[in-house]
Order: sequence, then structure tokens, then C-alpha cells
Amino acid sequence: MKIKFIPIDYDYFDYNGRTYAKIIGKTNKNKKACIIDDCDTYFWAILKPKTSDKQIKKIQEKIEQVSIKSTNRESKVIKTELHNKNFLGEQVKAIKVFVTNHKDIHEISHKIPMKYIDKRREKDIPFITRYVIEKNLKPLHWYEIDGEFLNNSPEFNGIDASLNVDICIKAEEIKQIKDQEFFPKILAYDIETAEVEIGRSEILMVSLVGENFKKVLTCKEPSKQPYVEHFKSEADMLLAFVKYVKQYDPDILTGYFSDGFDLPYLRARAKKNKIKLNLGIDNSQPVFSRGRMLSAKIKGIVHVDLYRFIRTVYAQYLKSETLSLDEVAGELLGEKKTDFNATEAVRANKIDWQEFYKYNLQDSVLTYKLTEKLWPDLLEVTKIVQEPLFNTSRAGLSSLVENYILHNLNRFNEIAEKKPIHEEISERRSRESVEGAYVLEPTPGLYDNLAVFDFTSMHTSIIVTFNLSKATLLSKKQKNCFESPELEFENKKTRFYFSKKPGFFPTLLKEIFEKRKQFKQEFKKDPNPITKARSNVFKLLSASVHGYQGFFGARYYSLEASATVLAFVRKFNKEIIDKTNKQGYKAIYADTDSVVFALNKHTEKQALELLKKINNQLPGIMELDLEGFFKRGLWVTKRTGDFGAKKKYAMINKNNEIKIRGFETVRRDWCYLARETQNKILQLILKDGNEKKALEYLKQAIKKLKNREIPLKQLIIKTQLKKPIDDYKAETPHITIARKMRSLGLPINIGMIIRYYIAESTKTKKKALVRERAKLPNEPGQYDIEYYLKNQILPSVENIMEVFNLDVNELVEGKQQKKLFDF
DNA sequence: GGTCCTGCGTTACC
DNA sequence: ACCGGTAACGCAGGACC
Repeated sequence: MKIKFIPIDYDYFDYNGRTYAKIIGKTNKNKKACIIDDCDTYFWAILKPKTSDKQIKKIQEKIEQVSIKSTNRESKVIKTELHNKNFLGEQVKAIKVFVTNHKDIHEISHKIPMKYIDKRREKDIPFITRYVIEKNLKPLHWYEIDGEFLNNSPEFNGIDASLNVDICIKAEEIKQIKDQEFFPKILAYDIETAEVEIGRSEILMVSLVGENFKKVLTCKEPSKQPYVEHFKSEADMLLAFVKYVKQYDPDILTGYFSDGFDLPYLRARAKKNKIKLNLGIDNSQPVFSRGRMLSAKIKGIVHVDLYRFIRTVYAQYLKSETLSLDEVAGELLGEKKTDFNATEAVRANKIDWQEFYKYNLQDSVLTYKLTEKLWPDLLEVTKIVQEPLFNTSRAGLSSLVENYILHNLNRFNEIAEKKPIHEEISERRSRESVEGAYVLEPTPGLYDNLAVFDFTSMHTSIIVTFNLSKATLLSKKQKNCFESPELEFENKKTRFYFSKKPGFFPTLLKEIFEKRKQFKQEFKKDPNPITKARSNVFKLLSASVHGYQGFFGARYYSLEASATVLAFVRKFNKEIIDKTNKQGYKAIYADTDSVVFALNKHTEKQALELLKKINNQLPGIMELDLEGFFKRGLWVTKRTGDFGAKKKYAMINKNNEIKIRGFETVRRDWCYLARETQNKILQLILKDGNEKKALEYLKQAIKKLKNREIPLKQLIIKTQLKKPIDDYKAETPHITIARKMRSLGLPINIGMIIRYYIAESTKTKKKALVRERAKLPNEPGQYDIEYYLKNQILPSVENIMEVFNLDVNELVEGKQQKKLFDF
């Protein structure tokens, strides 16, 4: 029988000593289906060069006799094949060793005689990755599957009967068909607890939200709300949670930080109550992978922790200062969490349960809507990288890049390099880091008529143009090769050389680069969430490849290639600075891949001609672009010393759009008043170049502060807790506050934003440390006017006004006068 | 008791 | 530990006078 099928979740199992793939997905009739399929599993034994055919025959015969016996199965080599392959730029002869059971590949590979073998590779390809490559059944693409319908069949120990699916098929033929629209069945969930430590106290309630489905399950107060269901015990509530998930039968179960909180908490409480959290379609319980970050897997349902996906893949498109559900939902959906302070209510033991239920439900509503909204992005990244959604939704950038590579190696007839293991990783990590990009020190001042040039995908275009990769690195200079600029590497001045024969890595990157261009065009022609997501995925892959090459965990790690990329980055950036200066422009500032310069007496048209001229001289696919013309731009000195501050500037274009970088305005660890005051002052200066008005504004702000007319809300300082509180060596204000919160029994988590304000000293002696004056936002006290003047407002505007020879310190009484003030 | 320097810590830019 | 180098700058604490 034939079905049309979209694979969603991948798993595998052993049967009769062989490894089989078990793929859960949907049919075009919206039925849940399971495909069972076998798959060759193998590794490569790369032969030493010049091994004779006779010797090869002999070694093949020997390998074919290898077998191992473990407690419950016997594994052996099924057959071997000789192939001509590529490996890291070399043509090699390699024996493909087919093995009965994937799990035993490693052990079997260690039993083969090594006399003529140079290297063993692809032992570390996970079974699912192998399966997708071999059978070409890629996640979230559509297929026509022909096979044997399993209905209470004894085959595979009656697997079809043990699974909660509508159809179970043993695949015989798989044919890719045209993609059709697919929208998964999503169920979002969220729990509320009294304690944040996993499993510490009981779960108060669980909310579930799907399409036309809203539930809050609780074992606390009953409610008249139709969506609230009351249970007499936590155990009953948890069982109902499982029951409803199974009844709803989602493709995706999604939470926000649910890998780190909700699911581990549910597991802990289920254990405590001695009940089973059998959410899997085979009634199995969630499996938690070890590692720094837990990953919670449910069989047959893709558990998506949306927070993790947003953090790695989506955060770059967000303006949000934190990735809290509230802020992200606010930005993407225009909808916020319910205004209800759960922590405070629980702590004070004054809980308005009806409000609490509403709040709990809303969290799931937001998570549901966000998952729905980001589905095109989840879909495209999964389709393109070709790993299951469970992995891609949790993957870091390096893993996305690496999996994209692995799934495309066949086209290059290339054997995959191995993953580094412990010693190699620690060796790589211990290495001296390579010099980074160049930043030009600006001359502080206000400038008119600016142009900004920047390189399009600079690192990527350099890798492609100069063929930079692990496999194309030459051990010594050859004629007709690419030569790096001189650079410092391991404390020595040196150069690296790269082959001109295109390597698979730069070639693959060139494809990514071109696809990025192509899909950007596609999006422009047909703007919709899917074309946008597709374009963004290639943009992300393209931008991440350079970082990947320098990442110690990468299969294709090459610090030499990475150092060379950066040497070229510095060289080309400096060249553009020189060229613009030589043509009578004035380079004001430059950072990595961009140069800002004053047009001086030149016209914009002339600047564009210069751009064209530079582009004609640039090698390969390197390209310089016009970022824009700006009518004004401001650079300031560093707070310490008379140097121009890097990574801090503000510019305005002809549409009066302002671009602010690095200034306190864009830093979340400054209070709102300082940020807003600085922002206003930058606007006044840039819009009409009027520093007098700016000064007037500043005076008003200072006056309000001095009169205590500024609400405390605008004076809250926010700092993130980046590690466990007891790991800190320095006692800074935010650590003091975090400790205070802990002693009050308030939840303290890594990653949380600590909020506080600076109050007047209660000590009679002056000069108390800042941390001694720091108070929680709801702690009674008077804010310290002097602190906010001297440590927040003035520092944020001082260097800006200094450009106009104005000394703002003189606006504050009692402060020593440094300069004469003339306005 | 002030000034200078340094290390820690956070956040931003690209 | 899951891209990483360059950079600004506040706070705290010790050296020094």
C-alpha cells in the first residue's frame, strides 16, 4: 500500500540483531503514521597510499571475518566494498565496511587489522544522520511511501500494536514528491510551582493550549472558569496532564524553557508521586540526555523548547533586551503576559487563584502563538539542515553548520572527518587565540556628510575567494597557491598557504552564499514567512561558517584557516581606509568590515564611483557595498584619557533615521533615565546640530532629578546574573542584591536580571560603597540624587557635550569646576 | 584620605 | 562547552603617597 507522508520525528530500534529506523510523521490525510525501514550501516577504512590490489583483497577478506559478541547480540561485518573516495583534499582508496548493527560499529572497527589501513572514519555518524543520508528520507519534506502495512503483525515483535499511530508501514519504496503545505498540530504547556528548585515543592497547576483547546489543571482551589479543572491530588493532576496530551495527540509539544524547567519538574514530581509520565506514543517516559543543558525527548512527539530555538537561531532578529517570554511575545505578537506577580503572591501566601490560573493559561497561549509564528523558521532550518526537528530546534550554530556539511558530502564523494574527542578538544582549547579584526580609532567630533561602505558577508567571501579550509591548507608554499598576509600564530610571525584547487568546504560555502542571494531575491519577489525564513537560514549558515572553522568542537576545525580569514579581514579593511583617504575623503571610523568616511568636498555620485572602482579591484567574490549616506555623525572620547572611543557612535541619515551603537542608550545595564536623557540629547544634536537645545534638555532633567520628580521606576538598574551566586569573586552591587533576594526566599536563577536602585546612605559617615546603598525596587528608601547625577546622568552625556567644549559637571552644584563654562 | 592601577564583571559591536 | 575577538566602562580593593 502507498501513502503520502511527511517525516517529523526519527527514532531507531534493534530487531534480530539489525538496526531499524522508526519514523513518525503525518500522511496527507492527516493521519499519524509510523514508517519502519532498514538501512545499511557502515564505516570507512581508508587505505594507506600505494597499497597493492592484492594486499587490498587480502585485507578485505580479513575484515569480512570480523565479528563480536556482546551479551545480547552478535554483530559482524556483512560485506566490504572498495571505493575511490576523497578525503580532505586527497584521492584515496577506501574500504566501505558494512556492519549488522550500528551500535557495534565502533567496537568492530577496532578489531580490523590496521596493517594497510591509514584511518577509520564515519564511525561517529549517528544512525539517524546515516539513515537520512542513505535513504534520502529528509525531515519535513514530502514522500510517497510504498510498503507493507503492519496490522497486528508479529513482525518487529508487534511494534504496530504497541504504538499510538493510525498507520504503520514497513517501507519498501521511498519516492520524494512535491512539497505540500504542512502545519503541525501544536500543544503548548506551562507549569507553576511554589519553588524554582526542580521538584522541591508540588506543582500548583499545569496549563495546556492547542487549537480550540485550553486547560488549566490544578490541585489547589476549584474555579468556576470553564477551562480550569480541579483535582484532589497532585498525582491525579499529573495523570490528567498525561491523559490530555495523549488525547490531543500533538506533533509538537512546546514549552518555554521547558528543557530546563517544566519537563524536569514534571518528571521529578511524577517520581515523587510514584506515577508514570508515559507521554510517548509507545507509552515511554521522557528521556533526558546528559550534558550541560538537559534535552528532554518524548518518543513520537517532538518536544520543542522554544526558548532554546529563539536563543540560537532567532535572537539576532529581535530587539528584546532579554529573551523572557514576556518580552519576546511582546515584540513578536504584541501581546504580553498577564500582569500578576506569582512569586510575590506565593511568598506572601496571599494568592488570588483565579488570577493565577489566568496567568498560567496565558503563558501557554503565548508559547503556542510564538511556536505557530516561528513554525516557518523551524520548518526551513530543519528542511535545509536535514536533521530532525528535535535536534535543529536545540542545535547551536556549529552543529547546524556541521550537519549541513555532513548531509552534503556525498555530492563531493567525500568521506567525513571525525569529531574531535577529549584530548584533541582540550589541546585545541588550550591553543593561543588568533588575532581578530581591526578597529580604527576615531577622532572625536561631530561630522557632516558621511558615507559608509561595508563588505557583504566579508568572512564568507574571503573563505570562498582564497579557498581557506582545513583540507586546502598546504604544508608549505607551492607555486600558484593562495598566500595569507603575514600574521602572528603561536607567537611567531608566519604565513599560510592554500591550494588553488577548490576544496569541498569553500565550494559548499560558495553554494550557501549563492543560495542566500537567490533566496533573498525570492523573498523580495514573494515576501511571505516561508521565503523569509528560507533566506534567513542561508544567511545564518553563511555567517556561521567562519566561526565554525575556529570552533574547537568542529570536525573541520582549522585555526590556520581561521587566522588567515582574519588576517585578510584586517588587510582589506585597512586598504579601504587608505584608498578613501588617498582619494581626498577622510576615514573617520572603521570596524572589521565597514568604513565610515567624510565626503569632504566630494559628491555622493563621486563616492559611488569610488565604490565601483574599488570593487573592480577586489578579488574573487569579494564585494564592497554602500551601507548608506548620513548627514551627520558623532564620535566621542573614551571616559578615561583623550582617545577616541571605539564601538560607540551615532549617525543620522536623510530620513532622520538615527543609528546609535555602543552608547549607554543601547546598554541595558544603565537606568532608564540615563539612557533616555542621552538618547534625547543625541537626537537633538544629530537632527539639527543644536547642542544648546540639548543642554537645555539636560538641565531640565537634572532639575527634575534634584526635585525628586523622577519616579523610581526610571532609576532601576538592571544587571544579569551570569553564574551561580557563590562562584563570584567580586562583590558587586548586583551580587549583593542577589544575595539579599536569596535570604528573602526569592528565586535566584542563572540568567535572571537583577533589578535594584541606589539609595541614600543611612550611615552617618559619608562614602558608603555603592553595593551598601543598593536596594531592591520595593525596598523603602530615598533614591540617592547625587549617585544618579554623578554615576548615571552625567557620565552618559559628559563626553557628548565635551565635543562642543561644554563641561556638564558645572551644572551640578558642589562639584569642582574644571573648565570655564560659556553658554 | 585621595589617586592610580588592576582584576572582575557585564554588555555591546561585528 | 556548543561562533569569538575587540572594546568600553563601572565597581571594588590594594598599593602608594
